[in-house]
Amino acid sequence: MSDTGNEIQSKDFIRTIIDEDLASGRYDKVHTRFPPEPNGYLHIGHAKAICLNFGIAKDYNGMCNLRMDDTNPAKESMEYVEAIKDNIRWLGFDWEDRLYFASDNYEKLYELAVKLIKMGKAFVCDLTADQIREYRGTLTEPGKNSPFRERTVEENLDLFEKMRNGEFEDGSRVLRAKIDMTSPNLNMRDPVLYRVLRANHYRTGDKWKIYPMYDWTHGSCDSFEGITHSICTLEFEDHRPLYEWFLQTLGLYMPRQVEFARLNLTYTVMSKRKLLTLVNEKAVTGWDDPRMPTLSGLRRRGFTPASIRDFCSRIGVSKVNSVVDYAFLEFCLREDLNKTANRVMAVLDPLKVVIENYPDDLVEYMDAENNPEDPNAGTRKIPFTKELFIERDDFMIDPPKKYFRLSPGKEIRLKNGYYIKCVDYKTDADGKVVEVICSYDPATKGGWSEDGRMVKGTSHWVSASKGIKIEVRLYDKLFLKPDPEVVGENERFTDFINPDSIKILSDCIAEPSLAEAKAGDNFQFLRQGYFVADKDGTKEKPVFNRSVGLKDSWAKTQSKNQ
RNA sequence: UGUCGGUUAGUGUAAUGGUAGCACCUUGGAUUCUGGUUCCAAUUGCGAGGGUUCGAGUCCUUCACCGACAGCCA
Repeated sequence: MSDTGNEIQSKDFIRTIIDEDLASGRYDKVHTRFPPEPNGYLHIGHAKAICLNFGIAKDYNGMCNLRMDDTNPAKESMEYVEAIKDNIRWLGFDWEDRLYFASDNYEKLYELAVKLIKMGKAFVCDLTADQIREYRGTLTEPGKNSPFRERTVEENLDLFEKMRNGEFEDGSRVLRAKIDMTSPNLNMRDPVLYRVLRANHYRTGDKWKIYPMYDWTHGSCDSFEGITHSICTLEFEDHRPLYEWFLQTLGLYMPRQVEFARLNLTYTVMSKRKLLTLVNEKAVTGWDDPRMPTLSGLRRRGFTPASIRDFCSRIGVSKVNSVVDYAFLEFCLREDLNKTANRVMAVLDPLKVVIENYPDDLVEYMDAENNPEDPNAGTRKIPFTKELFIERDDFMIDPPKKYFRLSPGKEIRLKNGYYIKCVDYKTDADGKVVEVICSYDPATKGGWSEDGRMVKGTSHWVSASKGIKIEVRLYDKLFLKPDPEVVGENERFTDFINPDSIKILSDCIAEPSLAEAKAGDNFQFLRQGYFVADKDGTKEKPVFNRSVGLKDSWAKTQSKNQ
């Protein structure tokens, strides 16, 4: 997408291929498709594929279909179909009326298989799964022909029909293409087209007793839909000869398959199987847990569609296996939210401040800019009172050098409020500071002094009497290890889950305007980070998730000095 | 002892055979009513050898290393 208008992207290798295909006349249009299997939720890796397929269609004035690659009844469901559609729409893409299901083509696929049998190019095989594996040979040794390979066309036709009719046990027979058991490419060693599986399919119910395999189905569907460029991930590179064999043998229209490297991110896992494990083992609260790399999770974490699209465009496309820094994803979010998120003030770890020379019952409504990066964002009023809360981190009795915040005798600015100077403080029996007593300078209203007096520090604050209570959920990386997928002997990726990936702060105070926040609203909590209103919140107790912290150079210098 | 694909700063990604760039990260500095933003600057790179060429990241060649593939999953 070029909705930020400033992407200067050199052409990736896929677009270069498309240019060539268009120039040579191999194709006269561009038609892509995004073909998920509805057996899990979409993740950021799928977003890369979605942006690629829909993005290419848009760039070339073509179309992109959405197709459910549903050929395995055991794992698929309507819940996933709906979630997938919802996620893609949210990301900002539109398949218009072109939502297809591989399962809608089962009959057509069956007829094509019959045709293959009649051509003598497919046969019913009675070998068990184990035997098929044995006959297949190994990576370095050729396989050998199935004893059932030379059945007559008539017998194959009869057997295949009986498979369809449910006359055989699950797994007892398969239909196989007759290609070459000595091929160095294992995919060409008489691959299975159909297996007997008398399972209930989420769309076709119990109509089918046999189900087609991926290779057989995928290319055919691409062909039916008139796809020009079938873009898929690297692991299908070895399948391309088979993809082409099917279409060529049947004399069907042939799209061009192009493979690219899937996305990997540091500190996260990116396979549906592993994500399912996290959900099933309750390591997270669900597919939309804000720590999940799923689109639903990222959405709830506060990621915007624009930030994810931007990320996908910036990481580029290539055939090199690579791992992108999680920090890069965070950068893209900050980049977007800095321009779009309204600033508000919330105190996560409240410390009471009493301004001794401020009138007891006075409430002043101070003007505050909603977003300094966006002149159109407007302003709002924030109540200022004698008793306030500031961040506990913003006060120190005995501060180190270069500490610009509040400490005894020091003056700071309260953002959009007044300059205040610390005159005293109170501690409890343990020596913990419980209250800071300050004086304010009435001439600095709005946070500005006419006399040119400079203050080095500026703090955010919330009125003690007018502020509202909120719950804040601080999220961190789900895994401690940059590469949790790399495990040793006797290790599981779940061994590396970060026990502190969520910290719940239930006594935070925020300015009153936050009571109006709706789930999904993004904010910048001044000086702290970007937060998003969560669906768990109520009017009485809004809940906010931290999407990503602000860059914190002070924290950095501090940790360096330790 | 197989087939296919790959190798450019820490990370990701560019470069009709013609000065190896960009972004993130990191580090300095300037600006700032957010220790944010913005701006400036710096460090760090063509897997190795040989060849062709006036000139090679790019072409040829040898080698090394990495990844995928032996589901009736996709």
